[in-house]
Amino acid sequence: MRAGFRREAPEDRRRQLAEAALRCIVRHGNAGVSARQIAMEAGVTQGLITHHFGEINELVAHAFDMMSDGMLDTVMTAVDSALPEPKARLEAFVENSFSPALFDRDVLGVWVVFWGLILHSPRMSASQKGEYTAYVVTVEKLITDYAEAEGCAIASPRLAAIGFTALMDGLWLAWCLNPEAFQPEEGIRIGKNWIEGLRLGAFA
Amino acid sequence: MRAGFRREAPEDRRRQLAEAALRCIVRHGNAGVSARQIAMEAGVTQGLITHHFGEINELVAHAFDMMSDGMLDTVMTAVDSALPEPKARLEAFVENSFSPALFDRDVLGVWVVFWGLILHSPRMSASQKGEYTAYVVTVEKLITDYAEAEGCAIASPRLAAIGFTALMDGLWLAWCLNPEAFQPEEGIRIGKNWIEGLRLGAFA
DNA sequence: AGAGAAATTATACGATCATATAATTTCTCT
DNA sequence: AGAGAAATTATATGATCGTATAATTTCTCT
Repeated sequence: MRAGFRREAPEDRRRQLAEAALRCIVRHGNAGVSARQIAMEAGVTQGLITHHFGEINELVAHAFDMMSDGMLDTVMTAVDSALPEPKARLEAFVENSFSPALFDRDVLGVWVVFWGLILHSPRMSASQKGEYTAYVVTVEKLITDYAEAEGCAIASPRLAAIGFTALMDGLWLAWCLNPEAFQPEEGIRIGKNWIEGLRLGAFA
Repeated sequence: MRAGFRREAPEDRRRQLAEAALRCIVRHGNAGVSARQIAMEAGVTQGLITHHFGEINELVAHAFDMMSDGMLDTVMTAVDSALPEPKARLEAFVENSFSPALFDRDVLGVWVVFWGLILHSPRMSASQKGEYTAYVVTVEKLITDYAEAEGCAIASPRLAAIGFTALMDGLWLAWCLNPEAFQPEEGIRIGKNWIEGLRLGAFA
């Protein structure tokens, strides 16, 4: 006897499959990017991936977009619930970037897989360009608001935002690869020191 | 008729295989980590990998150690051929980190594969800990020399070195993933702005 | 109720994977 | 020169890979 199955709306199924893919990637890294494994994790058969995504790379790209949007939302929701002063918002950004929800080896593990794909897949690269731009623009706004409130000059807010983003990503990477390297609180301290450099005019 | 083969010293063969592995990883990313592909690239048969390394992960770890040492050597050789003043040395470090030899998509592609393995393999993680520590210690020396020469206070040279390293790695990552994001010269500018923040007392 | 569309399963195919084992070749040493 | 050790090849095995195709089930709509 054949087992029955539930029929679901395409958007729901696509989300379920993407979430299953993320769990597989967390568990096995690059080796987790496998149509068979993902389908089993989602409790469906492999054919469903072909049906909804065509090729598996499209499924992974969808998971990337979902996760990318989710992470920026998470940190910005926290920023928006902080005090409205620009300094408080910028510091909330730092503190939340180092919160356990994001400063997490499993999360980085997923991103490392994405990075590898971005370098070799035009489809993934296209997604990344959009996500990165959105991220930097958001950071730039936080920085210019802060600079205006503190009355400090910034020659290129864009470069400051790129640098600050790079610092946060680099700390995330370094800590996840080797959590013994420094404490999360030390990461927050480094981020705030960077802000202090900005205030002192390092980017003027 | 069987093709003849040359017999080589184990160290030579191990190096050849590691170099072939790096070329395969550059070409195909994670998919390049394959005993068959690497053996073919090196012009030998797969059995040789088993013979010299046992399992393929050990070969990749060997390639990681080789490349890691080589990159630090490359940049420090350039630093040592700069003017002896601490400021010139630190700036030479920045400028050389953004030179085409290191600021390169192919190079990052190899590292992304390594990062993925570090997160899932104790063997690779052990190598990474050592390489990272060596890197940060080197950077810390450059920074403390600079701080002494400029007469600026640094509360924790270790944290400053971790932050500076993270900034450079983050810029490397961001640019390689999306070379349109900023120009290499802009990366140098960001690095030097960080140094200026240090001088102004952001880390005091 | 029942027909048609779409979601889902079932199955098959050829390629590639890592690794083990045994046969063979090369080189060194005496 | 020739024997032995080690490097290397040759070959086999079973697992997993992505994807295509056809059969089947579910659900909606009239």
